[in-house]
This record gives sequence, structure tokens and C-alpha cells, in this order.
Amino acid sequence: MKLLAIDGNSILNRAYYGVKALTTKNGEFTNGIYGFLNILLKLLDEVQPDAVACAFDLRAPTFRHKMYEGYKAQRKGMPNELASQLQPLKDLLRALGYVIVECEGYEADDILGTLAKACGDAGNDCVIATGDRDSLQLVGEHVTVRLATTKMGQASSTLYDIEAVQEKYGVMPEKLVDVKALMGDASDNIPGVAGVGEKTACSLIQQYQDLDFLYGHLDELELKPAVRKKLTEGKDSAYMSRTLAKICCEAPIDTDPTHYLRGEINHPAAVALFARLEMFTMQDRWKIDGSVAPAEAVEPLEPVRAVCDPEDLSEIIAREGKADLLVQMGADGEPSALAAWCGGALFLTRGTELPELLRSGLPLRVWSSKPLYKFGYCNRIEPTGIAFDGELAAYLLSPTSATYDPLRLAAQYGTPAPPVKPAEGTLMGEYAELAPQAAAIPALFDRLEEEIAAHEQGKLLREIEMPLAQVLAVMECEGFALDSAALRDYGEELDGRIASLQEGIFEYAGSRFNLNSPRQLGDVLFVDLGLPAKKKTKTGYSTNADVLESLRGKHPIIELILEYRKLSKLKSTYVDGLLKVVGPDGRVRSTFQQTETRTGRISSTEPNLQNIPVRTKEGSRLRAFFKAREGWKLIDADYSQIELRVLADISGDPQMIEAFRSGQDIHTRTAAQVLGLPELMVTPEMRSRAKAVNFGIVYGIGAFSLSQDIGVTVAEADRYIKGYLETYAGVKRYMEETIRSARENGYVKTLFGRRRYLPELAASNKVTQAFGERVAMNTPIQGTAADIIKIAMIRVFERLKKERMRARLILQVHDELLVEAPEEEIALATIILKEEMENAIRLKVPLEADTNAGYNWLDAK
DNA sequence: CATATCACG
DNA sequence: ACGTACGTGATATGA
Repeated sequence: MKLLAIDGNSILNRAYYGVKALTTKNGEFTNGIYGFLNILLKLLDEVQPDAVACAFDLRAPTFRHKMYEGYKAQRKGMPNELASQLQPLKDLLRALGYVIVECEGYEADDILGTLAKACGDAGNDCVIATGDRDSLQLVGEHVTVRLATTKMGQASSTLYDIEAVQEKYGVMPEKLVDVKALMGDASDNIPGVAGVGEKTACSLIQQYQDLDFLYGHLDELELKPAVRKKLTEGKDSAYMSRTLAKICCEAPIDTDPTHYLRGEINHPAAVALFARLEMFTMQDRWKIDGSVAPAEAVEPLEPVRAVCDPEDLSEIIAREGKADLLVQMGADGEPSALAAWCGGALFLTRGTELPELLRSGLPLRVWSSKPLYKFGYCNRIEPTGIAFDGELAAYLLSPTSATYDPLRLAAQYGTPAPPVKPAEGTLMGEYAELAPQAAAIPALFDRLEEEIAAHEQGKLLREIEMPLAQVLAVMECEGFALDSAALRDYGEELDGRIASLQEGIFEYAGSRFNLNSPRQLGDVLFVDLGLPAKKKTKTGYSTNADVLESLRGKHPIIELILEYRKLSKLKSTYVDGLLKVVGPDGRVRSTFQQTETRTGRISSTEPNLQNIPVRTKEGSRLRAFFKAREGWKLIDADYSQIELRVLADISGDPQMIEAFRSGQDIHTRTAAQVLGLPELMVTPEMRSRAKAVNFGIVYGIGAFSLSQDIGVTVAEADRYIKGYLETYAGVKRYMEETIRSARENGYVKTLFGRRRYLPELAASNKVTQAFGERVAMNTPIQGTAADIIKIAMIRVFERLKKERMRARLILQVHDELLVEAPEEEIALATIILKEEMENAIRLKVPLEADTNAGYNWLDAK
């Protein structure tokens, strides 16, 4: 028998400090667990044990602690980020079938000692895995220690047997306690003998074996007078230290190694934990079945009957009056497979019935409705029965998750999928993958609905997110026309300019190198040309625009590099990037992600149409290539200062409310109010600083960053902020109150009940906490603005439909909507846009939207 | 696959 | 003593 005995606390500790910060998208810290599992995998591979015991400290005062109060008293408590990982780690180890050993009044060390001794006595082998050198005293004929380390995320361990200990310390393992008795151990608060360090202690024990002999013959031994004096004075301390250092080998635990044979894996529990920790690769490495294998389900569930390829699915559903659907959509936007839960049975089909089901208007609960709306839009069907979207519900419940997978969520919410049993005469075949997912859905939906209700997010889900899915679907189908030919020409122009800039840069540099490599560029600028380096990154010198800007005028190469950067960004990301994704009909179709951001905004991918250049003249030329179709125009409408208006509303600050009601320019007004001047006296510089402060306030301002932004001293920036918060005392109160309530509840929410959890606030790291506070201040503002424009989008969509217009929404850019309309509809569509945006909700201040029409996006802005 | 950079609100 | 504004996505380099 070979037993692997693990010092759980010590290994977790090593793992935590050895693996860089790692959190789930939710902010839960996971680096210690991750490192622990890595080390464990490695150990299992190296040691090939028959049994494994994982020992952990209990928080209760320990046996040794009681003997000497100073012991470990000063040892710093675990940081919160580590302590929070202990319980999930233990749960996970248990789920993986390992036995956890804890013993009231004893430390993990003592448990290891007891196990090692019992193994040795019985002639079994014991390998101790720890990060702590204390355990080396346990090494013996049958006992070895593997000292684990994690360097740069790489797990490795060093093997210590009797020979290795002797080589390293020059004494037998069991004498290490005597060495420690003399030298002490600051980290464990073992005093030792004052003035005796490692060297002296080792050589004394090498010569005289142990404490008893040393003190028994102290007068006869040849010792330096100074050493003799120290030893004499430190005798009591030495003996007490030895007691403290000696690991107890008689903890009342089960020492039969067969007790520690690995048990059955609890797949559902493991899946749930791995999902929560977002360790999907790790889950695979532990060979955990993500589909929650039926045999190991916590409570065996009745298998559900699956009927494959029924001919009359629509009839069955019509009879039942409702169904839960999981539709697999192909790349072409057509359904490739469909699973329907109806009347307690599962029906699997190829998806040809989807049109009929969508047309029926029967209440359907689905996972991800947007693809269904897209399919409907392409096939001139308006699905009216979609009653619940599980994916959107899961997003609202936890907007920080990385993915929303029904099986993982079912595991997380404790609603495991029942096993699926094909009905007689049917073969699962191509549904093998869909069926287990579909089986998870009804119970998960029920659970999600309960949770949504408990969080009071029913309106948010049903009146905002779910209707929005249809609006986004239509926007994705419509796309945005791009003048590819003109864009290609522009690309060629850019190529020419980029090439000549590059030549100029190489000329100044005196060498040719890869200009796109910040590392190579850094070497050229700060080594070859000897320019002063401003900032460093992890990998070298920073060469970002801020740095380059500050070097302007120091060398003519700088200007060229800035220009090169600007143009090559335009060429590669926008010209080439967009040309790559234009459809055969000359339109680009973005995907709008509705479950991506932590604040409730939507995002846009492949291509991202929410970051098309506009701030520089050169960049905004790109917008001219985005155009309306023949005979149509674009209407652009954007909210004016929506975030500040939201802030005025939720803070209720009378000054700020008055500022917006007055209809004056907000930044000028802010400058005037803060500085106590009439608005006419506000200079452009004052206005621009006030504007920066306004922005800063929304983000959770800091004096340092503001000073960077507007180029004043930190002290001056600090004065601006103080002045601002004095003028708008209601804003100050809001910020404080929001943080307080975030600490109390663990989350912040928007006006419409959208939540974001903030585990960062509980971190022990000050920087992390400060970040949590800024997020707490910013999220309700950004999130409420996101809620509002979503409402506006739904209203615009509905109005255009009701008025039977051909105009349609094609894009949203956070505070801006773009409508494409036939020329004859422009006037009406413009009014509709403006009205619906400004009236989406009634705040304490008016909402304003500015509109503009044009043949391309540049003109319309 | 991580890092640096830069485009947007 | 330290790090430094909120939220995104795409591209290129280099380990």
C-alpha cells in the first residue's frame, strides 16, 4: 500500500501565492484552487498512490497552540481571497472522491505525522505532500516528503528521503526538531535560542546528536564561550521550542490506509463546482462527464422517454397547449435539430416543424430566442408565443458569467437533467448531443423563473430583454450597406501613405524593423535613439499614444509613428476587417450580444459596429462608406448626456437637476456652478476641465487620473473634485450611499432592477476594493442608461411596425440609434425616433435626443 | 494564448 | 508603498 498524505492548507497556500490572480467572471477568486488541482494532478502522476488523504487545519485552537500562546499568534491570517477558496476546494475534493481529514484541536501537520507513523509501523509507504519544511522531520524508512512549489504557474515538487535530508541538513530527519529547537522559526513563532542561527544549530546537532546530550554534557563540551553562554541562558526556551516544533503523531484519526481509497466521483457535484469556478479545462483533465451521467446523479431521476422523429409534433404540442423548446440552429440560420418537452415526454425532430410552432402562438419557453426571431424574420413569420427565454433569465441573474450553457447552469442551480431513454423503436442517432441538454431544460426553466421572481426582475426580463431580442434579431438580419468599392480605394490610398511613413521612420531610426511590434519599436526609440522612456510595461517599454504624445517635438520620428499607428489601425481593423465580412449583397451584418456585458449594455461583434472611428477627421472618413440603400436615407439619433442625466435623476441632486432643466450647456453650467461664476465668464478651458470632471464622476473619479487627463497637478485635480462634490452634494451622498448598500447587499442595481454582484468589495487588496467601489458607482449609471435605450429601441421598433413603415432600426451604439428609411418616410421616422427616445422614461430631468439625416453615416451624424 | 495597443460610448 | 476612471472588441506580435 502506498498512501499519499496531503497537507491541504500548506499546498493551497503555495498554490495561491504561486498562481497569478485568477477570478471567475463573477469575481470569485480561484487561483489557489486551480494551483492546488494542478499540483494534485502532478502528484498523482508522480506518486501513483493507492490511497490519498487530504488533511486540513480546523480553525479551533490547536493542541500546540494551547501550550504556548505566542505560537502562530502573529502569523498573518489568511487573506480573504484565499480563505474564500478553502470551502469550495474541500467540496470539490470530496466530489472527486477523495477523503478529507480534519481533527478538532490538531493541525494538518499532526494528521500527516499520525498517518506517516501508522504507515511506517505497518510497513506501508507514505508520501507526504506539503509546501512546508516542518514535515521533513517525519521522513523515515517508509516515509518520504514531496516539497511542492508552484513557479510561474508550473507545479513541481522536490523529493526528500532520508539521504536527501541528510545531505541538505547534515542530520537525520528526526533530529530536525532539535535543530529547530536551537535556531527557532520566526514564521511559526518558535523562539529557539537567542543568537543561534541555522549554521550553529546544524553543526551542534551534527556533533552532539540532540538537545538532551547537548545539555547533559554542556560543561564538558568544547564550545566557544559565547555559544555556551547563549545555550545556558536559552535552555528553557530550547526545550519549549522543541515541544512546539515536534509534530504530534497521535491525532485521533482513522489510520487504516484502506479508509483513504478513492471513492466514487460525484459527477453532478463536480460539474456544478467546476462550472461555478469556470474551470472547464480542469474539469476535462479530471475526466468529469459534463453531461451529468445518470448513474451518479445525486438522487436517481426517473428516465424520461424520448420519441425521435414523431410525425405529429405540432399536434401533440397543440393538444398540450405549451412546450419547452431547445432548438439547434445551423450556420445557415436554419434549424438543424429541435427538442421539445411536452406533457412529460421529450420529442426530438429535425426542426421542420419549427415554422408551424412559431406561427401557432402557443406559449413556448426557449433557450435563446434571438435565433428563432431571426429565423422567423427570414421566413415571414412573427413568433408571438415566446413566453420565456432561459438564457436571458440566466444573464439577468448573473450578468458576469462567461457563458450560459443549460447543462452547466442546471448543475449550478441544482436541477440536474434526468437521463433520457429512447422510446422503443427509435434511435437517438444525431440527437445524442441535443437530448441531454433538452432534458435539463424544464426543471431549469422553472428554477430560473423562481429566481427571477425572487430578484424582482420579471419586468426587466419580460418587458425589456425578451422584446429586445426580437429587435436585435431584425437589426442583425437587415445589416448595414457598405460601399465596398470606395472602401477598397481608400485602403489603397492608406497603403501608399503607410508605406511612405514607414520609409521615413526607418530612415530616422537608421534600421528596418517590425514597426507593429511594440517591443522592437521600444528598443529603437529608447535604446538606439536614446529618447527618455516614460512608462514600462510587463514586457518592456511602453510605446502607447500617451507616451509618444509626450515625446512629440523631441524627435521628428515620433510624429511619423503616431501617424503610422493611426493609419495602420484604420487599414487593418477597419478597411481590411470590414471588407472581410461584407456579404454578397454588399451589407455587413453584425452580431449583437445580449448576454455579454456586466452593465447591461449590448455589444457588437464580427464586425464590431460600435467602435467605428469618429473622433478624428481621418478616421471619420470611414463613416462615409456606411450608406443607406438606393432611394433611402439614414437617420442618426443620439441622446445628449444620458449618463449625467441619469446621475441627476438617481442622485436627486437639486443643483444638477436644475442644470439640466435650464437647458444650458451642461459643462459650461458645471464650470460656472463649481467656480461660482456667471456662465458668460466661463472660458473654453474651464468648460473642458468641467467636462473632464463630469466624465470622471461617472466613472468613479480619482484625482490622479483626472490630473493625467486634463494635464494639471494631482493637487489641482483634487481641488476640482472637492469643489464639484461640494456644489453637487447630492451626488456625493449618492456615491457614498451606493457603496454602502453595495457592501451590505453584495450587489448594485439599476433603476430597472438589473443587478451586478461586486465580490471585489470584500477583497482584502486595497486596489481591488477601490475598483469595486468605482464599479459600484458607475454600474447603476451606465446600466440605467443601457436600460433606457433598450426601452427606446423596443418602442421605436413597435411604432415603425404599427405605422406600417418600411423604415427600420439597423444599429445601436450605446446612446445612439441608427434608422434606415425610404426618403419619403424620413420626416416621420425622425419624429418617431426622437419622441420614443425622449419619452422612453420620465426622469426628474428631461431626456434629449438629437437627430440628423443623411445619405451616409458621416453626413447623418 | 497572453499582451499591448487603439477604436468606440 | 502602490496604482490609478467605467464598459466593450479587433488586430498584431511573440512565447
